[in-house]
Amino acid sequence: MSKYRTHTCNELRKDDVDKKVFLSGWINKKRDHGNLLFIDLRDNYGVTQCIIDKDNKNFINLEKTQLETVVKIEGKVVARSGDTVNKEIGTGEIEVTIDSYEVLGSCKELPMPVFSDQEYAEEIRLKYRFLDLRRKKIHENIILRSKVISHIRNEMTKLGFLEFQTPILTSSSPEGARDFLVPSRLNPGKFYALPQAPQQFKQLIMVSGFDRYFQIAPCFRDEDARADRSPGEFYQLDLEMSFVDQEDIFNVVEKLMVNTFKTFSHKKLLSEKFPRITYKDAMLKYGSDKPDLRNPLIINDITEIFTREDVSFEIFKKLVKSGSKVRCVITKNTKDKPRSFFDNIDKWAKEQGASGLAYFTFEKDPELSGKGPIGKFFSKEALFEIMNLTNAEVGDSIFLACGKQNELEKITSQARNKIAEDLNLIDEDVFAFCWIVDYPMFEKDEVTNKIEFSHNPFSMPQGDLTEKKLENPLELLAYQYDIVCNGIELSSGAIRNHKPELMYKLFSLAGYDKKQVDEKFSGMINALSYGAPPHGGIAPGIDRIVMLLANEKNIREVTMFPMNQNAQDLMMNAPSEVNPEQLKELNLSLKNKK
RNA sequence: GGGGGUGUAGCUCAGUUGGUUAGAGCGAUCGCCUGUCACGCGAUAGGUCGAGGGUUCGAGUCCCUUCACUCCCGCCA
Repeated sequence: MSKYRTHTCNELRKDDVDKKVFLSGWINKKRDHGNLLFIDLRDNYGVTQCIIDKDNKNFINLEKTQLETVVKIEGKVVARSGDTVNKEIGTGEIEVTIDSYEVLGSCKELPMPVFSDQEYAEEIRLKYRFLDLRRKKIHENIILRSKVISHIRNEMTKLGFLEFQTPILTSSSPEGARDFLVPSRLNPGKFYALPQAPQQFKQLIMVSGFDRYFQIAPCFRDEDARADRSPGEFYQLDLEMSFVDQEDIFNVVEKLMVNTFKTFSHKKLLSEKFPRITYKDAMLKYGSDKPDLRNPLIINDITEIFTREDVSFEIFKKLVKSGSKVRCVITKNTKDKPRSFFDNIDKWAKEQGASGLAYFTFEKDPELSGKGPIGKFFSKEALFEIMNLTNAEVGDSIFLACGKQNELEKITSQARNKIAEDLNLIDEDVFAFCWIVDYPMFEKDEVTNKIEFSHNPFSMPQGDLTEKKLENPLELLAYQYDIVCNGIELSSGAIRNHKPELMYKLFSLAGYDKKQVDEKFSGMINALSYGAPPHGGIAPGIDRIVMLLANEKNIREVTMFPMNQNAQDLMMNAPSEVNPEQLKELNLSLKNKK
């Protein structure tokens, strides 16, 4: 028996009445009636009401003890009378009458209350994270995270995957995000980089013949934060398999995701077989490669309408002539929505930096007509053709935007979300997964006009790669895929290119010569030359999975010790200055601060 | 790097058109209270209104600058 407790604070029930017990925990809440004192004692497992009255010599001192003091209580379990039972807590049918107590850890005046469902400023929560983490919601989130990770480990092991660790100090790679660098003492002037992902290592594990690998892998990227993106570091379920094609990966991961989400959430899955959407389709229909499929709205291209004689909306017609496109979102049965609904969306679009969203409603009274600011510019026949192209019906409304393709994708994608939100079209009780497939291998940088890898340079291109096909690199698709859930990118993966000759060719298209490839990817390219199996993998983001399961909008709610938006740890004071000796050892000197 | 929001007591917030000595709840301290579970009642302490500058007879409130936090854009193979 523990010297501190016979039971946890969520253990005692009616059957335990009359037992002498020790409980240890934090004073969650006191209710002081002057001659009678209730204490809610809290630990990781729950809360037990303890009670003491003025006849006990300890009463006076206990009455004055601060909340969040850690105490050991010795007492007896008694049943509560019917009207004093608390159904909210597991131990609500009993209470513990206190005989004596001992302070195990005293507590200063609290900078933030632990017992409260109030929202606190992020700054104080992060500075006193150890207090914040005592609070119910986030405490449970962190426990959920632990359970999800254990579950995934078990499942992966059952599926025959082996868990390996890969180096944290590694080399900087030229593609991808900004690296975190670590100076090398033994190699003056040289730097390690923290891995953005164990990408090359996991491929080397396959080349080493281990067949199936996984790891709950820390990844480090020095990029700016978002609500769903921690600055600095995050975790991936990194996995890789040999002798597989795309289908084999999809099978394994789809099962794992369905299993995990069913185990840890009561929300429905929109589809257990994840729909597959090509990158091209996604960009057209949703304006994004991470569409929220809970949102029923779909984007249509109706550029051709603006080449018709019987359409007189000259602004758009002129733009279309000079190469712009027109895309639209249809909202069902919105003819009776107030003018303010439409104008708000137009105003919102202007705030997003677009030139606004034109709109009108399809009406029939008795002739088909467009009602709204620009409705009059379309003939009956043109309206009919739009309805044809977009599956719109009388009573529906249409929001239109005109511009260059990438501007259009951006604004229509945002508009799709905004309108669905305004019309309350999103079912919050659903997880909608999909695969995004057939990513292009390369894309053109708009500023430099250079051809660059659009995703991962190690991905296998699709199809027979004759010299002719390589002449049009922008047409090349890759065996590259993402999992998206509720509009959040959960993972990306690929079948890898395991053929060094092909690798050199692809890198040369992106402007790297053989020598550069040999230098930058020496480990990889060398290994692929000594008998590499076909292989592929994926890396679902652990933090985002837990965020979805915990129903949180912010990744810090499922991260134990997160940094703030400026990548500072307010509790540990990181990053911090170092002393001159340390710098000297590392052969570093600092420029004078401005 | 850019745009939006926020910043008032230890914590969460209110503060009207610029007008007397800046308020409330929780927490703290003190007192009363034997069945509460957000216990109740009374009192006390607690303020560089983020900082600096300006306009004004007068600024928490208006203007400028700046800082912090946050959301978004850029960025994130």
